[in-house]
Amino acid sequence: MPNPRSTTRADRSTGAVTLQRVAEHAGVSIATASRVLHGGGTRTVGEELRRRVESAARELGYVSNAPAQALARSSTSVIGLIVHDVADPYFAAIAAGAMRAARRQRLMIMIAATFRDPELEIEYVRSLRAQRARALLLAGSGVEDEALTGRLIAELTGFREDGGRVACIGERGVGLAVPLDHRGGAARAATELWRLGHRRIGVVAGPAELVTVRERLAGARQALLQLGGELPDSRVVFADFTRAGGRDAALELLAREPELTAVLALNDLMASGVLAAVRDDLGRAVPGDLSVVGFDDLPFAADLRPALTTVRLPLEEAGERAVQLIIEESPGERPLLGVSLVVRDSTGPAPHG
Amino acid sequence: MPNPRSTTRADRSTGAVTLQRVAEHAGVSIATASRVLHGGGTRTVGEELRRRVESAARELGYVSNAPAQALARSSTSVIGLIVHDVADPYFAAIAAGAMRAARRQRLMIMIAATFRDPELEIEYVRSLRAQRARALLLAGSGVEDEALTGRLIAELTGFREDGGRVACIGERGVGLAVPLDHRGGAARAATELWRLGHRRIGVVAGPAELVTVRERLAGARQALLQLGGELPDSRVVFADFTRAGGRDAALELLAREPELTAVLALNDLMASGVLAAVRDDLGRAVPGDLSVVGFDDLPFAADLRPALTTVRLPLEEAGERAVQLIIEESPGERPLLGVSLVVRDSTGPAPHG
DNA sequence: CTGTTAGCGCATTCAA
DNA sequence: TTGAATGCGCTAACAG
Repeated sequence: MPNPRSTTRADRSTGAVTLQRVAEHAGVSIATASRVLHGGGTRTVGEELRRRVESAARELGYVSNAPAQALARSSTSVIGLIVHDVADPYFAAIAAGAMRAARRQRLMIMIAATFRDPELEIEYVRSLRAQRARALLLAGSGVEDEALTGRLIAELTGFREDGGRVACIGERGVGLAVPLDHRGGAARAATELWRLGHRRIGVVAGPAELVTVRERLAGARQALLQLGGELPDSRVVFADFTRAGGRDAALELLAREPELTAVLALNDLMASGVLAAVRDDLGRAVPGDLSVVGFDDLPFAADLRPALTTVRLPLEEAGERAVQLIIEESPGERPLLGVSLVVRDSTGPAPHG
Repeated sequence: MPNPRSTTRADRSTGAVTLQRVAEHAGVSIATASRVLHGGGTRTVGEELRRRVESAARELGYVSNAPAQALARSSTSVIGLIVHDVADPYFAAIAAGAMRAARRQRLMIMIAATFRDPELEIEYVRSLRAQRARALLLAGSGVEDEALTGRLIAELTGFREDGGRVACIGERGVGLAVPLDHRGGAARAATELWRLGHRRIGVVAGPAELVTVRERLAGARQALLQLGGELPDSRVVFADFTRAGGRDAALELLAREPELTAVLALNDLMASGVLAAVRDDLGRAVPGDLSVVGFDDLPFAADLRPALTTVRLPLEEAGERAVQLIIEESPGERPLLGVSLVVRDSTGPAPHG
């Protein structure tokens, strides 16, 4: 016997509750049972039989078998979501938006966390392909590495050729994109600082290989250049996209360029580290001595002291938008999600001198 | 023809790449192909054939079909994780721990967010049963509602009878439990306040129906009683487990009992709201006029001003522990995960008066 | 409106 | 070691 479950007919009474058993119990064919239990809206089954099937299912405690359905229909109702780290509020926000939208479509979300390892990302795309996910959502930024990116794209392309859909938060050169205006946001931040009189501005940046970091940096630099200022490499320090990274980077930056009057941190996590470094390690006042701007507008930004001025990114919306894109027949128009600058208390006029 | 994919034999060259096709390409039987591609460690296939199958798979770009495997083996490699809200750092931490552990076992995690709706929670347990998840992890607190809890337990029991495993963060009366010492933590917090001289202590609590809230409240009350103090109902205000909830509750509590010298918030989110209310709305100093203690020790707690004194809960560890429990053959010993009080700047001696 | 039936892709038993 | 054959639970023609 291939399967211990199906030894004799008598044995079946103990086995799992299948559609087959429900059908028998209701005295109908398995096709009819399938139609009432799984058939989409089109109710093509008589009232009487429908009732019988439904109560049989209830009595037996029938639970449908998604893998079997997937095999038969060759399509599932799961969406794969790949993030760097669920504990990072940035990704948590995207995930929350995605799950909200998924629920409306009765889709389930399978999350994979790469912990920032591009190899793992590729591996997960493969797993999700194996799961026959209906679509894949890449939430994180890509890296600037041809080989890695190439392998990822190949995997993604294979997935699409098999009928899967792909959406990315930010541009990744494959699938539908939910663009986030990193450049514009950084430009806004830099411009605001300039407007406040700051002329010597530094940047605390995340990992240099992340496309997101490059974009934000480019946006800030370009804005400053246009305004007649500058952003030399000496005023940029790269570190981890974390609180500790921000703290270390701020210390290094300010040691190297003590005359800076403002610092733009490329995400809020780093900004909180910058604030801590300036206040606790350097004993300088924000925004009195130094203005600080963050990026993302994560929930805790308003609770920092001073409350953080930061670039707001519509992360939840992006997550929702991504799954909408994925399930839509025709993607249609998809306006750029707007970024905005949220001015709070960590920025002020440049000190004269 | 039942399926458009399998019209003629010639047509198959266009169809999906299946094990069958890999086998043909390699000139072996499908059984052999299965053994080399999916067979666990036990390599019972000759070197030559193994090599042929592997290269055939690579050339054809074979990706295994998890639903088909699931059907054939009647077992999957997915774990369902049910949380209230992924964007809540409390759950994000648990999820991160769970994903870390899952990765070690090459298991995938399917996350469902209930948005605090018990009905939805039941619905998701059912979906995850349908997915034939190998195990279920309930991360959130249960509610004190017999009917709802009964239905949930019934669903969970059915799952277990079908061979699924269940683990809960906190006690929920079913499956393996990863106990979190809410009572002990609250007692620690209350005791510390008492030690600092506080005698009139209030509590800003989350939703009264949550078991977690009841436990924490009970722990605080019991500790105070033992110390010779008290915690009358008039000094407890219930609200949402959010920043806004904390703010509103603090305002109400302090209006009602103006002579309080300390407030225990039952989670950090609420504590941040309390801090904001006391500082911005009431213009009182923390900890000068009023001490504030939080609960959970979420990442942002140290960045609040004043830095929040709070009860640390090992959330990531709990998430890891839960999936370990689930995959282990024999659960073995599982020591209570320790809670501790992290004393920072939001607590100080009670003002005399 | 209902039943019959042929697969979906794979694991596994049994024989060879 | 290897292959042939069977069934996992369900869907979707197709026939009636």
